[in-house]
Amino acid sequence: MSPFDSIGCGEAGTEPGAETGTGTGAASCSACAVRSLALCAVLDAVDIKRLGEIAQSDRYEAGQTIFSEGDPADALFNVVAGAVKLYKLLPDGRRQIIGFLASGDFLGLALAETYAFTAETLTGSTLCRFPRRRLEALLHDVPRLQHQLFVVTATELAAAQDQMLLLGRKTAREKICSFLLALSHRAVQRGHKANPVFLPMSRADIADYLGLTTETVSRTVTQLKTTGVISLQEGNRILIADLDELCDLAEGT
Amino acid sequence: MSPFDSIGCGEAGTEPGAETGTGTGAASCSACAVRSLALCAVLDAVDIKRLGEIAQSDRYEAGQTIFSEGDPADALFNVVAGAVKLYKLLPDGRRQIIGFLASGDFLGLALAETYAFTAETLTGSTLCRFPRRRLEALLHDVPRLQHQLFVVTATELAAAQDQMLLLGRKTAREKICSFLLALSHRAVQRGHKANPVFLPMSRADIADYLGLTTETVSRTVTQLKTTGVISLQEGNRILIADLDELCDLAEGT
DNA sequence: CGATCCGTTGAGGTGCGTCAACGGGAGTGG
DNA sequence: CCACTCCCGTTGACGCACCTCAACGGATCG
Repeated sequence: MSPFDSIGCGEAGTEPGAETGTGTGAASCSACAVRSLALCAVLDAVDIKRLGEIAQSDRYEAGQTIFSEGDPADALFNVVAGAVKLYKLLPDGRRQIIGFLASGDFLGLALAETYAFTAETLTGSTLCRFPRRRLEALLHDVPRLQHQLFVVTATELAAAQDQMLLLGRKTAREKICSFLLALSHRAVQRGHKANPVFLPMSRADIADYLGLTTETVSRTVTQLKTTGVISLQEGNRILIADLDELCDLAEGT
Repeated sequence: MSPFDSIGCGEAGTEPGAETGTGTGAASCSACAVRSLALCAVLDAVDIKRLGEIAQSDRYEAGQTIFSEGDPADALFNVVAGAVKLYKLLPDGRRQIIGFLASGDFLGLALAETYAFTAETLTGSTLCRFPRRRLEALLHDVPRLQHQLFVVTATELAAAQDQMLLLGRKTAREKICSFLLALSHRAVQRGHKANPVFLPMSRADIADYLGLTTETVSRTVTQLKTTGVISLQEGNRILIADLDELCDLAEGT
């Protein structure tokens, strides 16, 4: 079995030359702002150079589709700057957001020949694009990279399992509280402050992530604000006023 | 970074000698019944032998706990025979089943030092047990095994994302129909017949897997039976009478 | 300054949960 | 062999958490 089977791509067609992004340019991975966060953190100078040769940096506007569910999975991406949402749709338009991504996050992993979800920017974003075939070749040569990809995937799997518990068994209030805590936790992981949590996504996006409606999200947030657990700030920020209480509310204690 | 970091295990204590299973014995992987299904399918004769040296086959009764959420993640397992459920609990006892496993399935993957969920047998089962440290050493030596583990993990991630869509956005009827279709699909993958689908789990387990209650599961199944889409058979089997209709109902068409 | 989008709030409806009862099968013990 | 218990699945009655539908205000934009 070749490493090509690892992230899909049964057939190897020509590389698409045209880009979907509004801006395009060769990437200099060595100087990358998110190098320490991303998959590439495990690479040494030589391999970083090889990565730079296959990577391409693209600029996307807010609300732009990076790829759609069912598209041929030709490339993988790293978020350099901005924010991205991933979602799946039902035939009648119901939507489930399966993840929000920020700087350093990886996306586009597909074992099949097509993407299993749609990726769309929340804000203006810069993404690093790796043609799949070339990245797979690099993976084959660099075990550490292969291993890091495994770690990232396993981490996402664990997060997905937490989200299953949330979606299947938590109440609206518990969902909102868990969501805020998770956002705060991720902010810390990225080296930001834990407390005023920034929400780059709309109420509709939050609703589709938590299996609720926008109205329920709005009402629940209002209720948390009224009871003094949180308070709303300028620029889509939420201040966690009572962390202990928020933690309790997140698990129904 | 050592491969030891890959599937967790910061500290390497002594191997626990005692087994939790009711029966115990050295494994002969070469003659393993599920070898073609399992992770081990990619190994050659030499590596299979090495695997056999670290593997141990254990017998479990129905309803026995293999490991619990929070336990030190000392080992990984392969289901040789039987069926297993994986679940997470909230403090007040609400439960979310995150997966059902059958012969050939792999379990126990943990990036942290402890398991993130509980594993419990549904029926009497035989499991192959791999001490984590030893398996990690083998992974380090055998890239194909490492790669196969990645493939398995990525496949599970995709399934988890499908389940998020189900839990967050589907109605009770859609959930039940999707569940039956998924069971049928998996049966085919394992070389069994697609149609009379065998359900080794209780209504309560199905409910906790789909984010419903036992009553709703029961009512919905009754309704599908009444409308002639399915029919119940001996021994926890369900016959899919109208596959097209079931597919339509699974996505709300 | 109209149009559009987003967030909020209210009023009312409903899908599913809760509570309760019942029947059948399996295990147990006399 | 029968009684007894326990567990599981089913069904009914009812309630509620959340959805649906609707209206409104503020922000952004052409």
